[in-house]
Amino acid sequence: MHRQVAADRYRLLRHARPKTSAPDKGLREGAALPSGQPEALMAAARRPHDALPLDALRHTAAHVLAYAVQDLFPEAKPTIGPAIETGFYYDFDRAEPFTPEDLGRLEGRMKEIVSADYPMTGRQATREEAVAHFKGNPYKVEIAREIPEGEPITLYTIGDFTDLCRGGHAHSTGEIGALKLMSVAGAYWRGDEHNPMLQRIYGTAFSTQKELDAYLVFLEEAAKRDHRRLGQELGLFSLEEDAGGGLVFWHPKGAVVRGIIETFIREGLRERGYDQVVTPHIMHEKLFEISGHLENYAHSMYGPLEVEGQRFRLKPMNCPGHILIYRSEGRSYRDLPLRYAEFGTVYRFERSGTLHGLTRVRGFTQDDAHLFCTPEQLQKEFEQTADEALRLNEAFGFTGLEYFLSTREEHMRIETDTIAEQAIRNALESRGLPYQVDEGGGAFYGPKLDINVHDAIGRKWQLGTVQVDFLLPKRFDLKYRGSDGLDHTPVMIHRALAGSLERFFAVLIEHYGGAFPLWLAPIQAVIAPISEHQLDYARQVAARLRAEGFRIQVDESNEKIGYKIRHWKLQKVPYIVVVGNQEKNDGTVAPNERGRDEKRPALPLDAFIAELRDRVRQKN
RNA sequence: GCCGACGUAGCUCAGUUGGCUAGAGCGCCACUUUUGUAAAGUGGAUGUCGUGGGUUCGAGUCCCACCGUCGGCUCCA
Repeated sequence: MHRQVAADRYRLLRHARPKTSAPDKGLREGAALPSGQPEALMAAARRPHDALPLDALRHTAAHVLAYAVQDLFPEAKPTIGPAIETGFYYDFDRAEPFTPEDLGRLEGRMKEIVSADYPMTGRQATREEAVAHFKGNPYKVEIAREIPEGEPITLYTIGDFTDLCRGGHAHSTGEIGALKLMSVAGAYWRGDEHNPMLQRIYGTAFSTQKELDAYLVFLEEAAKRDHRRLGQELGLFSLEEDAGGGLVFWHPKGAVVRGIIETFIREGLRERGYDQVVTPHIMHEKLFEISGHLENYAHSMYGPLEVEGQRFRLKPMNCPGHILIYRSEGRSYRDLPLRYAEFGTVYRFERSGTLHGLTRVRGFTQDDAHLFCTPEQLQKEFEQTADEALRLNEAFGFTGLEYFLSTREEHMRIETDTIAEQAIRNALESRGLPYQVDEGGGAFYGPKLDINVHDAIGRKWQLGTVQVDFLLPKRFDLKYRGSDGLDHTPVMIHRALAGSLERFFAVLIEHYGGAFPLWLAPIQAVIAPISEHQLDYARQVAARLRAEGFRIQVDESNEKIGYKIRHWKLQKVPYIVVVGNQEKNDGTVAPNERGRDEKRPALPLDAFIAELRDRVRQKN
C-alpha cells in the first residue's frame, strides 16, 4: 500500500504540469488585434504537451537551466524541473531570491551551454548510488528513495552537471534552438504549503528562434485581450481597492452585457420549465449546519455576523435557500421535477493571493438552479441540463471545452454516488463528449460534471457545473408523496451553466478581445455628425434607432470626423454611423463597420435598421 | 495565506547618490475652428506620491507594518 502511494506520488511528480502557462509581460498599444480566436492562437503558438520532440527539447532546457544555476549559484539545490505546455520550469531551494538580473545572467550561461553542444548521456544507477550522489540535497534524495522497486533509476549528464531524471531528452544541448527565461515565482515543494517554499524559474524553449519569436508575439497579443485590461479600457467593470479585494463593480457598459447574458439564460430556463426564485444573501447559521456547509465548506465561508444574539452567515451557495422553498409545502410526485432557478449572489472566502480579475473573486453571481426530481427522472433531467450547458457555450462562441467527471473523495463516498456518477457518464458518453476524471474533485454532497474553458493566456477556468446530490435531500429530510401513497426522498441536481457571471464575462471579453458581436455590444452604434450642423439629424437618427430597441450613442463632441472614428474604433463599437449634409438631405446614414476597412456607401436609415435587426437576430 | 515584484494626476508612465513651488503624453475643461472616415490649434485645471508609523535639518526616494495589484504555489464558480 505504502509502495503504491509512493509510486503514485512519483508518477505525479514526473508528470507534474501546472495548469497555468507562462506569464505575460505588461504590454503597450501596438499592432492590431489578432484576427483569430484565442484557441486558434494558442494552438499555433503552443504545441500539445504530448508532442515528444518539443517536450524532450524543453525537458533538456530545464537541465540546462539547472546546470547554469549550479555554475552561477552553487548553493542552490535543484529539485524538479519538468517540461510544461508553454515551456519548462525548474524549482530550486535557495535562501536568496533570484532577481531579474540573475535571470539575465542565467540565460546568458544557458546559451553558452547550448552553444557548447554537450551530449546528454544517461546511465542506470542503484538506489544507493543515487542517494549517495545527491547527499546534501534532500529533495533529490527523497525522489531517489521513492522511485518504486523495479523501476530503473537513471542519471543524466550534460557537461559537469548530473541530474536524477527519468529521461526523454534531446541528444545534445545544441538541439535547443532558442530559449528564454520568463519569470521567477514561489512554489511549495510538491505543491504542499506545509513544505518549504522553493523558487521556481519559468522558461520556454523552441527548436528555432522564429518559433520563439512567434510565441512571444502571441503572448503580447494575448495580453491585449486580457479582460482586466479591456475591462478598464472599455469601461466594463472595476475592482475597487476601497471596497476590498475580489469584489466586482459592474460599470454601465459591463452591466448591459450582463443583462443580455441574463436574458439569454432566462429564456432558456423558461423554455425548459424552470421557475425563478429569489432568496436572501444572509441566513441563519443553523441552516448551514443542517446542510453540512459548516462542516465541509467552512474554509470558504465568512465568519458569523451577530444579530440580536443570533448568528448569521453570508451564503456561499444557493442550495439551502432553494431547499427551504421546496420544503415549505408538501410535494407530490406529480409536482416533480421542480426546477428552481436564481441569479444567486454568493460570497466565498478566497485567499488574497489567489484573487484574479473577474475569474477569481470573493463575491459572485451564479446562474444557479436546483432541480428536485424522482430517482427515475434523474437521468433525463441531467441530460437536459447538460444539453442546455452546451447550448449556452455555443451561443457565446466558446469552443475548446473540456469536460471533467469529478468524483467524491473516497472517504466520503456513499452508495448512491455510483448511481450519480453513472448518470454523468451516461450523459457524456451518449453525447460523444470526451472527458477526464477528476478523482475526489466532487462537491461534498456529490459528484459533478464540470466544463472548463481556456482564457486568452491559456489559463483554464471552470465555468459550467452540473452536480448530482442524494445527500442534501436526506439532510433536510425532503419528501414527496409517491403514487404508492408513501413518502420518498427526491434527488437534487445542482447546476450553474455559465458558472459565475463574473467569470463567464471575463472569458467572454477575452474570447472576443473586447469586440463584442452586435447582439452583445454595450453600444451598438455611435452616430457621428461631420459637424454640428448635422447634430439635430444625428439625434433624430439616434432616437429612431433607440425606438427600434438598439443601444445608441451620439458623438456630440467638437471634434473632426477622423478623431471620432478613431475614438470609437478603439472602443470597439460595431458601427460608427457618419452623418453629414449629404446624409441629412437624403435621409440616409453612412455606416463605418467594425472589421471592414473599405468605405461603405450611404444607405437609407430603414435599410440600416433592417441590417441591424438581422444581425441581432442571428447573434453575430 | 506563502514566495517574489510593484503601487506617483482619470489612464500609461518619468522622477538621478534623500535637497527649491512633483513632471510628460493621453484624457478632462475653455476658447478658436465647422470639419467627410483611425488623433485640428491655443490655453487651463488636476496629485494627502497606496495607508499609517519611523529615521533625517529635509522623504515620492531609506526602514517597519498594513492595504491593494501583478506572476506563481494551493483551493475553487
